[in-house]
Amino acid sequence: MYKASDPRKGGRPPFDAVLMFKVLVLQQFYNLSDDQTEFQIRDRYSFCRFLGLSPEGRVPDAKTIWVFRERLKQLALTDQLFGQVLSQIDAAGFTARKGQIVDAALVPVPCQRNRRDKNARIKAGDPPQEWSEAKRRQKDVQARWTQKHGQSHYGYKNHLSVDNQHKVIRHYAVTSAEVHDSQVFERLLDERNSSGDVWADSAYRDQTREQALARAGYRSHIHRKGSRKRALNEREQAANRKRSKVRARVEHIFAQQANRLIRTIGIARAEVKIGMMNLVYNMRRLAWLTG
DNA sequence: CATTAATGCTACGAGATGGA
DNA sequence: TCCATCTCGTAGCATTAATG
Repeated sequence: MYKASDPRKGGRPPFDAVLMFKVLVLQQFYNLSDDQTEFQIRDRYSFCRFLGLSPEGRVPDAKTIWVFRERLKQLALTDQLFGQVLSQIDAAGFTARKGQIVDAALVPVPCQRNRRDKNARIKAGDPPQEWSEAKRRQKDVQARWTQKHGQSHYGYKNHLSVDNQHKVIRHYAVTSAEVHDSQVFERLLDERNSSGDVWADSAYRDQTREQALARAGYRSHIHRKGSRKRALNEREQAANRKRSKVRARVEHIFAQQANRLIRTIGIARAEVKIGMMNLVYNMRRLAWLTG
């Protein structure tokens, strides 16, 4: 799937694609910048051994890593890589079971320091033309602010579904942070789960969705929300507490990897980074499951 | 020599730091 | 508190290296 050129024509041979993929895995695992990754590969024996390189030999340059990630973006290969890991997890016997949990994690990026008028124009989809080309490519015009629990967050959102048995990420979707969780719910549903149970917090609650889920054979455990007109009664509250118990067991797993700042600029690159984040999470999960 | 990818160079943004 | 300056990081073009 990753083959750019015709080897008969000659040209400088690239680093092995599998090697480069492993570099990205290391980078994500230890949360390193491109330059740090290059440095640490040279510096750490364990990295070299994992990659099958010798520290005296040639090691991919920071830019080579960047260019490789850029290639993944252009060819839209992140999803395929994620899928490959997923099918290996399935093959190891950890197929999706006992229902699924849908949730979203915020992925912060460095806050923009724009003036108010510029921000208004960016939000309207009209980024300032007076910025020089060099400046424009350093400005993220796709990240957005959002509120959660009374706090402001800036960046993107990693929407995902996890199976309840193994806590493996089965589907994910990346949007800017302002997109409401509820808007991508259907894309995340995993129809291959052996159980039709679905848990989610009250942000996803919606009358037509409940009906659609039931028609499709799912059993919804989405939290009920109270309204100003009518608070939840005793029985509904008890049901919500029961649902929370299932969701609480994934929250702390996300906590360890969520809220990790990424520094890429634009949503396309954020997608690659977040895809790798989810992929590496699944790899760790598989390692934990196999002991 | 043509071709391809690795790497060098440079511009730039954001956050940290430290002095006035 | 303000702001100059330093550090770290990304982006993209220019240049160089390695192949048939």
